[in-house]
Amino acid sequence: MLKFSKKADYALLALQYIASAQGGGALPPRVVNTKEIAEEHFMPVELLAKVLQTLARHQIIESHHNGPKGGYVLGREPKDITIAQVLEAIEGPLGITDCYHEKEESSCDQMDRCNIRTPLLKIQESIYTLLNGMSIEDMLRDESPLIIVESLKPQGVHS
Amino acid sequence: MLKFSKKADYALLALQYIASAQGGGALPPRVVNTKEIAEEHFMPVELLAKVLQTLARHQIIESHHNGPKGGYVLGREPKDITIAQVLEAIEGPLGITDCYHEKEESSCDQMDRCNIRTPLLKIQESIYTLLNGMSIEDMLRDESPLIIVESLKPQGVHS
DNA sequence: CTAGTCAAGAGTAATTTAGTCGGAGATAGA
DNA sequence: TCTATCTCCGACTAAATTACTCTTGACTAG
Ligand code: SF4
Ligand code: SF4
Repeated sequence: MLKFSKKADYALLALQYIASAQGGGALPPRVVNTKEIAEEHFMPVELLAKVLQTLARHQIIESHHNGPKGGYVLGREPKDITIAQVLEAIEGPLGITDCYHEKEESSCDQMDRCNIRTPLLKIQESIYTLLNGMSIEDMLRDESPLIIVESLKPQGVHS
Repeated sequence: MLKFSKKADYALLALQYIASAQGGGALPPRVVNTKEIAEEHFMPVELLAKVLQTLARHQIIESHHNGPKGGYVLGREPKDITIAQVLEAIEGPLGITDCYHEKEESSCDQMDRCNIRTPLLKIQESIYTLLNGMSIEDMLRDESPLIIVESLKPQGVHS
């Protein structure tokens, strides 16, 4: 189906939390640790730990002083962390179909003669754009961002 | 992850096939059976059978003369069958998160205090619109439809 | 030195998806 | 009438993915 995994959900939740924890632009960002986030959101600590580690590996967050008082901090500005990036960090390259990009490594046998592929790739691309259009910063606002999806048929008036 | 299931893929493939089999507007539409489609696309007959049955139950296709020479025909015009409809028929109501619509029956414990929910619902809605914007007819064209996704931030200049 | 923390990988359990089987009903054509 | 071919349905098994756990190690503030 078309659903986020729990890990993805956890990741976004955690990022939102970390981001909000380190306020607007206050220079000394607060360092927040795994346990804190996990307890706040009732998620299994061990699992969240893995998720955060993955995010750290992708430089989306950074770990600070690796001992007591240690924890994580955003790796870049909230507005520069898009949902698409988070998802890809957690679940690898996201593809609606088995035949992701133009490259070979996809599994489907037919590919070339598949009449359905091109349209689906379009959709995939659109979804990606969509996901890349919302950032952590957007999620911080009470009023969530306005996303307009416009779908034009080929014969569309749009020239 | 964010991927179509095989069944969904099969469904779309089959629909594309059925649609193309019954030509443009020729009134006596050709009846095509499960086996034919399955062999054409190297998919397990039994499984495709189930998929088609499901589609039939949702009136997306219709079964004709239930014996030899029997098979399926589109239930309505290709342009009136959207990808979203097909997906929902196959996999039930599609939701990016565990907390689909405003209703209760979602599983997540937090919900109300979740800071991440509203934005995600927006995204979900956008994806739905997107998926609802492409029809089987669109997939029939060699040149697939043009889909434009425009993502505007709240403070966007666009007024 | 030690308690608290991140890092990494292997291992297990739960859930979902994919695919199979067997039996029932319908009907076109011989 | 009989039979081969097809849809229909539900239960079943198998495979794959996802969710979660455990263990071990390394680092460091106090
Ligand atoms: S069937 Fe067509 S679309 Fe589905 S995976 Fe194979 S190639 Fe891509
Ligand atoms: S966490 Fe927030 S977003 Fe994710 S499911 Fe629960 S409520 Fe919906």
